[in-house]
Amino acid sequence: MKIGELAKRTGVSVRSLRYYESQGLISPVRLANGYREYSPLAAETVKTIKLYLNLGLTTEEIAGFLHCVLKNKEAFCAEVMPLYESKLEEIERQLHQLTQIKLNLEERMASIRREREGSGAKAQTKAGEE
Amino acid sequence: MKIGELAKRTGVSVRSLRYYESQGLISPVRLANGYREYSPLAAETVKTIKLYLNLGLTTEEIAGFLHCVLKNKEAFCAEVMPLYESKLEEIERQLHQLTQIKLNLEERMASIRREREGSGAKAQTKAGEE
DNA sequence: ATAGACCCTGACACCAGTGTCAAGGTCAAC
DNA sequence: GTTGACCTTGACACTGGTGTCAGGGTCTAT
Repeated sequence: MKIGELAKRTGVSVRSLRYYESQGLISPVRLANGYREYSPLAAETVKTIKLYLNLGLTTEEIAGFLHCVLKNKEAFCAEVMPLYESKLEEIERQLHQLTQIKLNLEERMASIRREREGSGAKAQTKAGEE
Repeated sequence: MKIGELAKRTGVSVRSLRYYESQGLISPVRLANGYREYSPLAAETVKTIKLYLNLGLTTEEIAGFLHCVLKNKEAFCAEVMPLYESKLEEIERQLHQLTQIKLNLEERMASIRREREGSGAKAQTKAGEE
């Protein structure tokens, strides 16, 4: 199957398929005319790539274990678990940071509302002071 | 005061101060030799900018109301509240997305652990399936 | 007058995946 | 033999604040 066909089947753009290839994630054979020819299994591969991208992994990280998980159960691939762990930590750091921002935002919004109701009585809360 | 001095006082890099200027946030006067000359009040302004950046606002958004909040109480500036509201929504969207990713990650990690303990008995959970 | 600290502008790099355009080759059908 | 759909590579844009370098000007103190 050619690249347009694969794009249609997987819902991934032609541009992205070529990008995945440049990152070493897929390796279609080339026809005599230079066209990429994908095996029918490629659709599964692409869906797997999408899955890992959705987990927040980068193409580079995926490249490190994709070969293994395509042939084995994921649990068999030793590279995966440490990657998941560090990714989880990263996500948690981001969650913490976002939550902090959210709290500060809400505090400032509440402060403004108080000030408006109180007819400008209280002093301005000048900072969230991280 | 010149830019290096302001950088020292505020903890913001010279590079960033120039960037803020290019975004219309600060407007130092220029000396005959082309050097930027900042008023003593500039340090306060820069700290205010930092504050809003830490709330997740962009320089462009800050530019829209900075002038007002430097002269008035924040509650007086009508532009601020809607901005906070939409920013809060954005943050909440991101929180939701990150939380979803986190759950998927944890589920996959748990699945791998089960598989390893169970000596490869159960089938591979092939996807988080968004 | 020269060293050294400070200032200037302009530009590239980063993250990382995707959109999009240009300029051109291939192929099937009419 | 020409149209039109599909393929190729290469390149720039985007997000957005910051680091960093190049190449050069200014000022102060010795």
